[in-house]
Amino acid sequence: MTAVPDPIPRLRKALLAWFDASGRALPWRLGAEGRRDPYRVWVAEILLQQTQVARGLHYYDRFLEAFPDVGALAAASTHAVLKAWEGCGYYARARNLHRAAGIIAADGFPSDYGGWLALPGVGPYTAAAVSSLAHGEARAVNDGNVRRVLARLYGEARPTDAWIQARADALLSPVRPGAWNEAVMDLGATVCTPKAPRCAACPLAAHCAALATGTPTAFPAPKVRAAVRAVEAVAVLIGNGQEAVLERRGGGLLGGLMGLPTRELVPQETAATALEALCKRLDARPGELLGQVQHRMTHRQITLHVYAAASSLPRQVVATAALSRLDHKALGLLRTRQDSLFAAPLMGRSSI
DNA sequence: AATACGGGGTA
DNA sequence: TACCCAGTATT
Repeated sequence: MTAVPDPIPRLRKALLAWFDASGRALPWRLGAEGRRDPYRVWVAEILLQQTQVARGLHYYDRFLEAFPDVGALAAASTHAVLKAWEGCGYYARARNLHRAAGIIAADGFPSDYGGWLALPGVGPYTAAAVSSLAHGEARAVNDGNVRRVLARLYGEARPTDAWIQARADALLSPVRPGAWNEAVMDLGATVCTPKAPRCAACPLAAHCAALATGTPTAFPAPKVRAAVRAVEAVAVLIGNGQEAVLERRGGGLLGGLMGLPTRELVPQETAATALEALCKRLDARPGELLGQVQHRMTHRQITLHVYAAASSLPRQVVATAALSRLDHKALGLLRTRQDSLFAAPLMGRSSI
């Protein structure tokens, strides 16, 4: 009886060789393999949740400059952390990061998977990533890249989370767990991409069941997503583009950020009625309609009617507030109007 | 097991 | 437009 050779060691060797030659140089990959700086890795992993690396890079350096170590992060205000996170989305990440920094500043960094998992904002993926990259622990990550790479490798169109985790655990290099995790994610991000995979350049092509079917992009099947909900709201701009009345948003949506006082229209309600109710709450006097802004989020399409208003409420400096893209658009509405007022004489002068 | 939670990139 | 991104917390 000749045993069929176990393909896993060959597969590991092929991907790790590819990673050593073609892996990405990223700023959170400083230091020895398996002994990365836990602070740098942790911040990066939170920042990269549901965020593409190219985008995360834009925030990472600025964030580490503002908060060079966990002590600096713990000592900062939540609003300062949100300001550094401004525009990046999923702001609960920033709030949880700041909360966890307080815990770490008091208790020290966790030293293993379970310790990381106990921190706010750290789930199975992040705990596996940090414990493998910073502590050399043998924990297999399961993210969007891993899901796609393994679904294709094994030709599984509808992998469950448990199915992915089981395969990831079995494949994980016990010798270089951190490098293995980085390697699978790099492969998924640069070669085994969702729409146009570069199978000719893939070190796992010879092992890939999805490639053998001829339609690798059919794996995994698209996830069903919640429908986009249309939402209508009114906001008031009391002040100008530089200083305005701002409120801290509570609740889940954009929670913790500042923004123009806003009120969502209840069903059947008109913008005028909502404006009246909003101004009554603020003890403000409603003014003219400045315009509407459309803002698309993953799960909703917001139409915001922006009105001028007057009140004696204290104004805040817009530039130092942490604002969502939606509020920047609303403030931009006023800027555009001012620009057009200035633009007329300018156009008369410049006769190119 | 579903849903909420941002904003932007890619084909 | 459709689908996705180094997911987590809550319900």
